[in-house]
Amino acid sequence: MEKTLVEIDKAAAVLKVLGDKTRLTIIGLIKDGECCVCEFVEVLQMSQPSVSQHLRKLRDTGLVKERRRGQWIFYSLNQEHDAFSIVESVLELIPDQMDKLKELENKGLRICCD
Amino acid sequence: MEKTLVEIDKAAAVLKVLGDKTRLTIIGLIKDGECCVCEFVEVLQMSQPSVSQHLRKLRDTGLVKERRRGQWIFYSLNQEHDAFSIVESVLELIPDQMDKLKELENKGLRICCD
DNA sequence: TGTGTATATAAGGATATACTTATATACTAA
DNA sequence: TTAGTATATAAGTATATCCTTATATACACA
Repeated sequence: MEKTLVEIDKAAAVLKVLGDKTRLTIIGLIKDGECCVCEFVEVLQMSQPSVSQHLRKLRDTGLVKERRRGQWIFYSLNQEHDAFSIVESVLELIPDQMDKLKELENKGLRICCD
Repeated sequence: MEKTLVEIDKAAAVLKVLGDKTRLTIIGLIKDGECCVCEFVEVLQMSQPSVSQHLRKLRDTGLVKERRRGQWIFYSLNQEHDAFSIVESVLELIPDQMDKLKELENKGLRICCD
C-alpha cells in the first residue's frame, strides 16, 4: 500500500478534526468495525445532533465512510484515506474503546444488521 | 523505547495543537535539528508575537523543547514525548521543509550557535 | 551603565468551534 | 397513507482560537 505525501494544509485539517475528545473516541469505537449513530449517542452520552455534527466533520475530511442499512447509518474508518497512517498511529496510542461496545451489548443496545 | 498508552484527552490535546498549518510547518522545520524564533519568523513570514504564541502551544503540550543560547532561544522536537510516535507518522507524511532552511541559509539568515 | 537585539506576554477583536433547541429528511411498518 | 424511528441540518449562543499592536523581559556589548 503506497503512502502518498499529504500537503501541510490537508494534514493540518486532518489533525484538527482528530484533535477533539469526542471524535477521537468515535474513531476508537470503529477501530475494528462499524457503529451507527444511535450507538455513538448512547456510548458518548451526548445529544444526537451533536454526535451528527461530529460525524459530519469526520466525513467531510474523508476519515470515515458511511453506509445506510435500513433506517440506520453505519460509520466506519476509511482505510483508503491518504492520512490513514496517522489514524493508525493514534489508534495504537490511545486506550482501547472496545469495553464501551461490550457494555452496550450487555445492555442490549448494540445494533446489528447483517 | 517503550510506547506508553496516552489518555484520549491528552491525545486529543496533542492532535489539536498539531492541527494548525503554522505549527505543523514549525514541526517540519525542526525535524532534524533546532531553529530559533527569528528563523521561524523569517520562514513563516509571520509576526514575531504570533510565532511566539504558536511556539508556546507546542511547548505547553511538551511537543518541543527550548534551549537558550546567548540571545537566541532554540526550539527542537521533544523525542521523549509520550505521543512522539504521532509526530513521527505526521513527519513521514508531510513534505520535507528543508528547502526552506536551505533558502534561509542562502540569504545568510541561518543562525548557528555551536 | 545604557542601547540594541531576541523573545515573551498582555490585551483586544474577528472568526471558528461545539454545544443547544427546533425542524427537516429518510426509511419502516401498520 | 399515517405514525414512529433514525439521522441530518439550521439557527442561536458561549467559548476558544489566531491574529494584531503595545509592552515587558532577558541577554549582549560598548
